[in-house]
Order: sequence, then C-alpha cells, then structure tokens
Amino acid sequence: MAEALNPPFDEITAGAAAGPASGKRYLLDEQVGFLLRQASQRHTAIFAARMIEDLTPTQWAALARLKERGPCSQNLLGRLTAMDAATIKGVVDRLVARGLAETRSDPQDSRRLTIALTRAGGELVGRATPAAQEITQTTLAPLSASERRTIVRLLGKLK
Amino acid sequence: MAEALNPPFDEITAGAAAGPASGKRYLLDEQVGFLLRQASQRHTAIFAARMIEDLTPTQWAALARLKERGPCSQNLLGRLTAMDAATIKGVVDRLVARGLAETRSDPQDSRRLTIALTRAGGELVGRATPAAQEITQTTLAPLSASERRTIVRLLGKLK
DNA sequence: GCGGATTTGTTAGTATGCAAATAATCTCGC
DNA sequence: GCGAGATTATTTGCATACTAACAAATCCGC
Repeated sequence: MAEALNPPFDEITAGAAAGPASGKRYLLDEQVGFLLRQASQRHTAIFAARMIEDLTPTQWAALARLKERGPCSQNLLGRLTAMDAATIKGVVDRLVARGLAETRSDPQDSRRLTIALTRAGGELVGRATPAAQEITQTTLAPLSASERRTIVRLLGKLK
Repeated sequence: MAEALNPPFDEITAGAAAGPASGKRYLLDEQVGFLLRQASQRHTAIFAARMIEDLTPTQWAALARLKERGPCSQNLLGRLTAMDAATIKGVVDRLVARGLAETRSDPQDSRRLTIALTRAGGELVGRATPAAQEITQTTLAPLSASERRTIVRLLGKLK
C-alpha cells in the first residue's frame, strides 16, 4: 500500500490551527454532517438492493404518502415528502410514466395539478410495504432495540 | 387550504394491508431512511448558508481529509471521504479548477493520480475550519449536549 | 516471465436535490 | 373591482451519487 507511506504530514500545522489554544479540534469522522451522509448512503444501498420494482426512495416516499393521505396537489405532495417543487416534479413525472400515478387539473384552482395513485400504484404500495419494513429493519440492524428508538427520536428532532 | 379537504381516505384499506393482523403499521414519518434524508437536507442547507467560498460538503470533506492525511491517490481519497470513484473525480476536478488541489502522476504506479493541497487549498482549510465547527454546532442545536454525543455515536454505528 | 485477476481512473447515463428565473393564477386589502 | 403580493408549476443549471462499461497498468500464482 503506497498510500500508507503518507504520514499525517502536518500534525504540527493542524495542531497550530485547531490545537488547545484555538478551541476544539476538528476531526471529519466526528462531524454529524459527514456521518449523516454516510448513514444515508448505506440506507440508499440497502434500499436499492431490497426494494421491489426498482422503486427509488423518493418514489416510494411519494407513493406511501399518497396512500396515507389520498390525492393532493403536486407541491403539497413535495412538502409532505421533503422535496422541493423541482424535485417532486421529476419524481411525479416518472411515476406517471410508469402508470403508478395520474394527474388531473384542479377545477377550483387551475394552477394546481392533483396527483393520485392509479389502481396499479395502490396495489404496488401494498406489495412493496413488506420490503420497506425490511429495509428499515436492515438499516437499523447494527443498533439495539433501545438504540433504534433513540436514533429515530433524535433524528426526528433534527429534521 | 383545499388540501385539507382530502381526508386519509383509505384508513380501511391501509388498515387491512398493515393492520394488527398482518404485522406492524408503516408510517413514513417513523422510517429511519426518511428521517435521515430530512436531517441530511437540513444539514446541507445550514452548510450552504454558513460555509465560506461556496465550498460544498463533499469539497470540504476532501479538503479536510487532505489536510489531515496529506497527499493520497484519487481513489483512496474517495474511500476516505465516502465517495465512489466517479464522484470523487468530479469533486477533485472542481478543486483543481479552483486551484485548491493539484494532481501529479505517481512514478511508482502510473495508473495512480496523487492529489495534494495547494498552498491556497491549505490556507482555505484553515480559514474554513471555524465555519465547519459552527455548522456542526448549528446542525446539532436542537439537541442537548448528551443527545449530541448519543447521535454521533449511533450514527457512527450506522455508517 | 506469462497470463489471469485486480486496481485505478475515466466516461456515460439516471436520479436526486437545490437555486433562480419565469409564467400563470389566485387572494386579499383597499 | 383592481392591483400588489403570494402560490403553483415549470424550466434551466450545477453538484452530488450511483451503476455499468471500459482501458490501462499492476500484481501475483504458477
């Protein structure tokens, strides 16, 4: 391993920049943002491996929310699934292209596009739910039951 | 709010699909993947608002790691910052274009591209570190000191 | 030293995710 | 009823992230 030849070459510089005198040390591996990105990546990989019909996490979120809540406007669906207007549009377009959702214009407000599950979409939610539960369990597998409850609670505060 | 007119229309269907008889309920808002995505989004927004010089989270991770570890090959830098080969290439390309990093070929292994901070890159790491610390603190602001330690520990197990 | 397996880097394609700009429509104060 | 401001949807551009396929170079068993 040639990389092992490179020592942490500026311990001195780093020490001077973030040593005891200037405040706290900065270690990338302890930063919550870096850890969040890695945990999300691992979840995404588990999701891709186990979800049926090549649904992506955002597509599944939109389908699950539509099943929970019934039809709603495109932008509201975005807010309910933590996607901005540009992102939810792409997700809805792909769901419509696959025949899982359909759009109709709102007679009360012609700016609005109402999104609803099709029959195929509703049935897919039923078939995919066990996979989604398994994905959650696999993602949390490294944690004990009480740690699982704790991280869900703490992530809920961070959202 | 026209959307409020839509009740959770298929409580019965959902109840039949995931009710007490079939196992657990599935509520999107309790799924760790959905919560991770939202926490990451919040962190990304805080990062974009507070980091200097328009550094992105991945660019900062690469710079911070190069400062910690010294020069290394492009693919190894990717592994050390949780990016695959395709992603780290784009990040390194943008750092090189901005004069923050430079590449040279490895005489021992001509496949390898060694990535190193430039002087400007090293100085930028020093200037940006206080912002990075502030970003971490702001992201964790909704949590108590002990909750902060807990979530960092639990996320470390999930990565 | 030869050849298969591995590693390294690149490219192309798909899907998020956000910002900013635009256009159409609606709401509300007056 | 009218006009300012807000909301809804769309489009474009940039930056992540991943997969898959590929070429070049190295390593390692024999």
